Amino acid sequence: MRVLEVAQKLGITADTVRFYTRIDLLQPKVNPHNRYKEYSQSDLDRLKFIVGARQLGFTVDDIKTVIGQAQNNHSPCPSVRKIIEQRLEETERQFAELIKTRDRMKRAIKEWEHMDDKIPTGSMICHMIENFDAGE
Amino acid sequence: MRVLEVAQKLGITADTVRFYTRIDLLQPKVNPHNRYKEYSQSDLDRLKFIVGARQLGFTVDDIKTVIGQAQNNHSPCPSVRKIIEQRLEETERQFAELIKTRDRMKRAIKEWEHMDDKIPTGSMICHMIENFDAGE
DNA sequence: CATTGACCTATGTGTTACACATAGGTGTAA
DNA sequence: TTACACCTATGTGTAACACATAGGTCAATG
Repeated sequence: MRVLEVAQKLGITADTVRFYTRIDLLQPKVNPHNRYKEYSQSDLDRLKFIVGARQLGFTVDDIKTVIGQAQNNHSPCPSVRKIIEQRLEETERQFAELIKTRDRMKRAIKEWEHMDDKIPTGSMICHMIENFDAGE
Repeated sequence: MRVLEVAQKLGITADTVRFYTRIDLLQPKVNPHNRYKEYSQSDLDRLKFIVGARQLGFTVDDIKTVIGQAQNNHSPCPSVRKIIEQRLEETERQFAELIKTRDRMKRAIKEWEHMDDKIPTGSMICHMIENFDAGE
């Protein structure tokens, strides 16, 4: 299979597959005639694993680590459990930050409904932003 | 004021201030003796605006646009209203994605509690990930 | 006055996970 | 065989900073 075919089978872009190939997460054979990559079933299996891990919040580096352990015949499961706990904590932090930003945005939009536009004066750029109280 | 001082006044890092300076959002005077940047009060005012806009989800490019309008004596307020609406939509999308990922992660952790670690076999890397159903 | 040492600075490079641009290859139909 | 739509590999761009490094500052020593 060529790059587009495997990409479409997993619902990702060809560029993403090329990226994983470039960083050696995938090692397809290369057709010496035209340098096109040829992906096998086991490449596809590995790609499925990569996509699954990404959907669980694993970074590409995490995935490299896990695959490395598997290749040395060590069970990657303990690492997998640790990693997902860490990534979940980070996700919770991002989540809290995102809520804060979202609420600030909504509040700004509401408050600005009752405000007029103004021409900049001196070092004032936009009074709506400059007078907004972000809180904390 | 030097870079660290203005950074601390606004609760951001010196590197962040240097970054804004490098992309010309700030234009402090340069001491010709040692090339150190010297930030004035109006640089500080502008930096306050930048930080406020970032907290409202504006990108650095958005901020460049807005400042450009203000410098041409146009009211940036109409753009500001449009931009924040767009950024809010994007934030809502990120938010939905983040919740999906977080819930997948939590579900995986729960399901994996009852599963044993395994040694990789064939093209199987980690059965916990490979057998997890991400949904959709 | 010279020196030490803690701390600060500017500049160059690294980060993450891809997306985009471009030059060239493929393959089917006319 | 020539079009022509579509595909490929490779190089570069993206966002918003953080980090590494070589060198400058400055107050306290000797």
